Amino acid sequence: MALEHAIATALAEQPGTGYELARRFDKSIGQFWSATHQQIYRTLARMEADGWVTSTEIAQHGRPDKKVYRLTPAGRAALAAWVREPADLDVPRSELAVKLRAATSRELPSLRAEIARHREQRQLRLDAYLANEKREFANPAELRGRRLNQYLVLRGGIAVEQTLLGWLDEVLAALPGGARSGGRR
Amino acid sequence: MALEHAIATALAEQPGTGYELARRFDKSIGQFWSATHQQIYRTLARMEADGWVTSTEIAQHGRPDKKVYRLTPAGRAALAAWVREPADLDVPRSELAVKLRAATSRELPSLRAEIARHREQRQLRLDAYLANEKREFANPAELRGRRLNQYLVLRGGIAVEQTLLGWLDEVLAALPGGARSGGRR
DNA sequence: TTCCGCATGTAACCAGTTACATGATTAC
DNA sequence: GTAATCATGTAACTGGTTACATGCGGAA
Repeated sequence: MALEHAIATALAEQPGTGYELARRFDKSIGQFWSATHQQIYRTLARMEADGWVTSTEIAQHGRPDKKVYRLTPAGRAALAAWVREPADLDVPRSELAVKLRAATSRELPSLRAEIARHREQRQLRLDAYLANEKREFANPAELRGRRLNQYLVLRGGIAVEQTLLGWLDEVLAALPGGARSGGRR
Repeated sequence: MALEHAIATALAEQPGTGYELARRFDKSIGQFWSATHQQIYRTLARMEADGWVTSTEIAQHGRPDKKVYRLTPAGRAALAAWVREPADLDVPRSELAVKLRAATSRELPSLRAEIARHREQRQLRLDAYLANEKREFANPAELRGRRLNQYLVLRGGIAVEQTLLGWLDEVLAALPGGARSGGRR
């Protein structure tokens, strides 16, 4: 119950096409909410029917026409009203944690490899966030308004990734089969 | 695509009824995967049709009959095969982060209150995890096998909750309107 | 010539949520 | 009497995923 709000948030920051929103979701917004392009097109159509957004069709040479979506005052008001509502604590979902809990000694070797792979991917993600922080928010003490909020969300993403990296290291160190803990079974 | 695996994991640790599984999901397993009782009953029926579990009906006096589900060897094998498959990095979803990003100065007061509420709830959750750690895993260095895995998952939950608490504090400190930063608009 | 990026969508399916229904026992 | 706990389920709906479809321009 929040994809339309996530899209409205993105459009409040800047108008854009469905395609372009999908890419924004892959990057910055995807840090805390994700959506595929199909979902986004479907939701944009509903939002337009509800009067939250309007679209302007723009013809292009060589490329398909595109529709630029803009948040309407009604959409902005609906977004503000939603922000004022309480939010549930989000349910954490970790497939890797389920696998860890389900693993017996026979699955441990492949699980170790998978954990190492997750570690790499999280490191990449963290590096991207840190680069972003450096590039976009050089002077955090002076941030205000929307920019400050964006920065704080990014800080959350960084903190969580760092924690998860640390946890993955702890798991690799504690599970048998690492380094020099020999002895099969 | 993993609820049946989460249920199988729970049943591998110990057989149980649908009702009882729902409560386990609310507690320990809910730390990284959640499900309502309707979802669980529905999925158990499918798992039984697929031969992953068997059920024994137990008549009770005064209370409705209950069905105790047990993982079959086939279910156990399917679970092990699934553990060996790679897992996607899970998509983080944070409604609160979307709200923070969407908030303008007009919504800040209610958002601050909401963040404080989340802080409290996370603190409660962390306290519960820490109590659990103390009670169930007094001697972590000696853990092996399934118990070690359970412990490591719990450690992950603790680390994430601590990080999020720290983040919420950072947000409250950075947003205007806190303590002594007066001056409206 | 093959792949990637731009740009939009339909259709079918699967998973998750919410509401409703039943009914006895036990504790307050 | 009122609410909570035990125990199972149906039905309708909403949201998310996967597969398929189209087609041009530019780069390798």
